[in-house]
Amino acid sequence: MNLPPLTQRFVLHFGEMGSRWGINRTVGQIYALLYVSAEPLNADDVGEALGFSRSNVSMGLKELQSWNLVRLMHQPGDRREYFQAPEDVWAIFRTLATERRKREIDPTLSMLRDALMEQPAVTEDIHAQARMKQMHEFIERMTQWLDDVQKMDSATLDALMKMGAKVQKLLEMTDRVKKVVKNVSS
Amino acid sequence: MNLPPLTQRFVLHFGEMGSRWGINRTVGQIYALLYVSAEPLNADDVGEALGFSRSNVSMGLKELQSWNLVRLMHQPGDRREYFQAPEDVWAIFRTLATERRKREIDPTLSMLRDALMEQPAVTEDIHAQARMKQMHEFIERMTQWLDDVQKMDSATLDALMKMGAKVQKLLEMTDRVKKVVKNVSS
DNA sequence: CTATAATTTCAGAAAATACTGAAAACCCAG
DNA sequence: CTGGGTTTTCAGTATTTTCTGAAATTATAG
Repeated sequence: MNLPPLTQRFVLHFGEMGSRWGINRTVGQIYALLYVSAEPLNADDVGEALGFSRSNVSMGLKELQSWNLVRLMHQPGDRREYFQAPEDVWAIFRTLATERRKREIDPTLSMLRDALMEQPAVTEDIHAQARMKQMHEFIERMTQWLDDVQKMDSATLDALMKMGAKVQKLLEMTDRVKKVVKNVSS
Repeated sequence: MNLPPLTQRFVLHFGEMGSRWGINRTVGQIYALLYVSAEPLNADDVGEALGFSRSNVSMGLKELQSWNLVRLMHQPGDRREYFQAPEDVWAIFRTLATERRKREIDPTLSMLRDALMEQPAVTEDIHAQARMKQMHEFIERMTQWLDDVQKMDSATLDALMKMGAKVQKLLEMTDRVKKVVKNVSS
């Protein structure tokens, strides 16, 4: 690996963190490299920059594509495939949220739904099912909210973020507002 | 493993999902079992119920404790340690958010902070640093927001969730509200 | 169609992770 | 203290995951 110092630190860090994020070192490093690169890179570029075998790079890129985290493109007059990571961090976040949900939440939701349809036969299962119901309701609410949020545009989300805790006060205000709004024909 | 049917399904599912969630099968199953159990369980109960060696259970429980996902307690007149999973799903979510952030986000934040203090030496690193800045700002904003949200109580959070997309309309209203509120000495 | 460039697949090697049993350490009642 | 019940540690083994090189497949320029 022969990268400029800042890039190298970033790439190595993503490699290390990969395991905690549920991806492997290779995939983490490849993504990091694409993220900081000014230009799209082809598989050979990546392999050479990171010291991975060509086949390993191929698999890593395939996984990143399955996560929708990289875009595939072509340079005129060059048969090789070039990859780049989208720039907009909000968009990246949305993608991650969508994909992680698909892989880490939805299967559980569906298992819970099934389990809640059953008639528990023994005492332990009655309690277990009640617990599953609590979990199911929580996840449903959470994902429904995420759906709503995903539909907002980046500007609105930015505004929401910036408000942070103030939203609470806004909420407390809501009741008053409703009454008030009536009185001022807007 | 000899568990009632619903419990078993839940436990096996959490075992399978474990790998996607960054924990191993054992830990996933142990947590699932504790989550659905009406009574606290000791390590032998767990090992017998799931068919794991005593030492494996010990390690799994230790990991769950390090995640703050289980509570340790004692039964009067019994020297063994009993474990249970907290019931409140919101509390569980908060714990998960806190711990995952500590492990998956904070190290990255600190690496980015360091990298942003450096003076890039080559062209590639200038661009790389700019990209890191974008990522850093995004994560900072995100975590700051999470901090704010974590401070709210469950009721407020519930309200926020239920509102979902309507928050956007509320935001659009805000400007008008500010003017209005002045006019009605509340 | 052919030749060659580019990518993917896949079997097996290498590395990392999970799991076990045995031994050590810990803890508390007597 | 001491002894037995309980938990933890750890070295070795089993399992899973990652990674590679070679071969197969795919794509395209000529």
